Amino acid sequence: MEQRSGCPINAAVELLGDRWSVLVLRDIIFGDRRYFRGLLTGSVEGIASNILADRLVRLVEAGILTRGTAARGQRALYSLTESGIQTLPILYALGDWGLDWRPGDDALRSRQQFMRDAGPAFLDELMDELRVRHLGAPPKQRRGPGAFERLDAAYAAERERTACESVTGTLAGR
Amino acid sequence: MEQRSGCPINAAVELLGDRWSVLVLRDIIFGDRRYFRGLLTGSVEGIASNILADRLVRLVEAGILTRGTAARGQRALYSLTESGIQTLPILYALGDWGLDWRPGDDALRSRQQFMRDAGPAFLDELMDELRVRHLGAPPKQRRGPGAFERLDAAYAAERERTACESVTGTLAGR
DNA sequence: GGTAGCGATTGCGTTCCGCAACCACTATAT
DNA sequence: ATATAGTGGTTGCGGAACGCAATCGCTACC
Repeated sequence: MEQRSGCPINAAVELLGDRWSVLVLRDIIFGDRRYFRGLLTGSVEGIASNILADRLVRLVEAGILTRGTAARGQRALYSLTESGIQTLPILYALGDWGLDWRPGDDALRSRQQFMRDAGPAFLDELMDELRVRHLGAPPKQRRGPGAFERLDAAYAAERERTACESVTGTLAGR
Repeated sequence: MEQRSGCPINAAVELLGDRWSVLVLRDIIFGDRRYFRGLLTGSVEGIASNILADRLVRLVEAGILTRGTAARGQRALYSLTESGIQTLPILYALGDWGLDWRPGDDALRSRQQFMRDAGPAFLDELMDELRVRHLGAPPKQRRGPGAFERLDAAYAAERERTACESVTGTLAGR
């Protein structure tokens, strides 16, 4: 990749400035999808397989991901590097903006809302857990459920709630 | 623009996920370039005029910018809306990541370094000044130079320093 | 030896990018 | 009046990237 300028913002845009790279990272980080198939079939936006393959190669080349050694026909585990883990604030900033200024699905928005309410320290907590998952760091001692556990619980609860509402709405609409 | 999903991150990516939109915002915000010509000729990365025109239209349509009423042949002033001002944390997050994980020019990196050192409250200060510049908000009373003034001074000082070094380096290299 | 799952790859049409030239208009100077 | 510089774009075109569907070569399982 030829660099267009030495600006740090441009440097990030050159790598992540397309319609899919960030979404792939999102699914790896928040969805814990670490295999090609999971990323492909679990994609809400419906990424094509060649695009996914291309982005994974580029992210590995950029040092954001590592690919577990796997021969053809075997599952290859993708892991975040430290630089990949530190893209989390970028994802957060994008989602935070989208939450305020773009329409969207309530259930999906609840995850972003939960992070916002939890405050900036929560991001560090998430990144610590990613280091455990992806880099084999020793888990930190804590009481209660982990950060991702709480985040997923909030998302599941909201999905439950909206599902109920959709039913009652259907009933009321009769 | 058709929405691929209701995810807030995706919503932001749909608008800003290309190779130029973020850089245009960067030049408007940090470079205070508010006219077509300034954005075109001042672009470090060398944006083409048709791409710039297209991105300005899209950003205006998305409600991130407003275009001052100007007939053909007259200067049209572009202003940030509140939603445009609030993209600043996204730019910051991108630059912060680029500063750590990508090579770059020292002078351009110094601006990002300054913001990082100044802490998160500095971002709010910058956004307040943008509201004065772009939305006509009343300037806040403060002592000393403004946030952008300090930021530009840091950038100028670093450019001066590296220019000196380049001269001494040239002399030493003879 | 058939089936399912794995990570891709190929072909092909569409869209986007990037470059250069050009346009219509205004303002200013001569 | 005419020339010149400056304004925000527009057009044409070749090449690159994107996006979709189908397919591939491989492994594991039974």
